[in-house]
Amino acid sequence: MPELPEVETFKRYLDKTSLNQIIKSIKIIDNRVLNVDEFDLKKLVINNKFTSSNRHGKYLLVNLEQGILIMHFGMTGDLEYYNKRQEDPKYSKVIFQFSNDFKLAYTSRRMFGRLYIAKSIEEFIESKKLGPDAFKMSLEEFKEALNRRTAILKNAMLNQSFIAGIGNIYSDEILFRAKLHPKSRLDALDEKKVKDLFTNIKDVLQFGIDKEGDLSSYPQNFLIPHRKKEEKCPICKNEIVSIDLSGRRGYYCPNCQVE
DNA sequence: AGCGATGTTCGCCG
DNA sequence: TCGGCGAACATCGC
Repeated sequence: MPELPEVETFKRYLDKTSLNQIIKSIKIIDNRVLNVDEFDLKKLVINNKFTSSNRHGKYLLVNLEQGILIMHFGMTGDLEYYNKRQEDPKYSKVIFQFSNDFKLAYTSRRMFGRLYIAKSIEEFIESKKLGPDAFKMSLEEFKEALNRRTAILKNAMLNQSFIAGIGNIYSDEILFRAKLHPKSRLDALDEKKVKDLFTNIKDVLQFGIDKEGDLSSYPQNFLIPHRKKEEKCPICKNEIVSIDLSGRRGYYCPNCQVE
């Protein structure tokens, strides 16, 4: 499920369930999700603890005494904490077993998730060239990220080097609420629109976090329940249309969101 | 049965 | 260098 609100939900879940317990063992079910040497991963994790975590964009960075374990979830990743007597969840790829008889499973159905390790947050962010976190950034950081960029809005929002954390679904919602056309150019935004876009980014992500990333029960006045063919705009009742940009499909209201 | 999907990366081209 | 585009990755649910 993971865009920023979902990953924030995973972070809180991990913090609540899995911190400060000795990790007895780690079971690697499919090493295709590892972007790290298996031996290095085991060395970092076994007989150590998760001490705290951070989130940057769609990445969850878990601190251990000797380094950081980074989880990325691709399109279908999840975390599940459960008693060892229970069956391992479907699509489990890596399982951490704690000394208290509980386990934490990192799952990935489509195999797009990856695990990394790094020495510091800064090093990792630099290696991935990530922009500021979309939820934590200040207006000044946002303006800085905008600086001299010319890309069209939808592509920019999906570009993690611009700002980190927004994906296809939330970018549609943000542009809908800001009444901006997905193909409008960044450099065409005046001061007021920049500020308005910033506010909408924060509001949409905050709402998503409050919803714990559950997209299934959004109010009808959001675009999210209408991201499909033959839906009507909740504001003007015009037909919602789709647009393909760089391999992603976005949805918008051609009446409310003008170029 | 085929199509599309909440992501990232890379190569090509302007 | 930047930015748009499309393919590739892999799998399953509708």
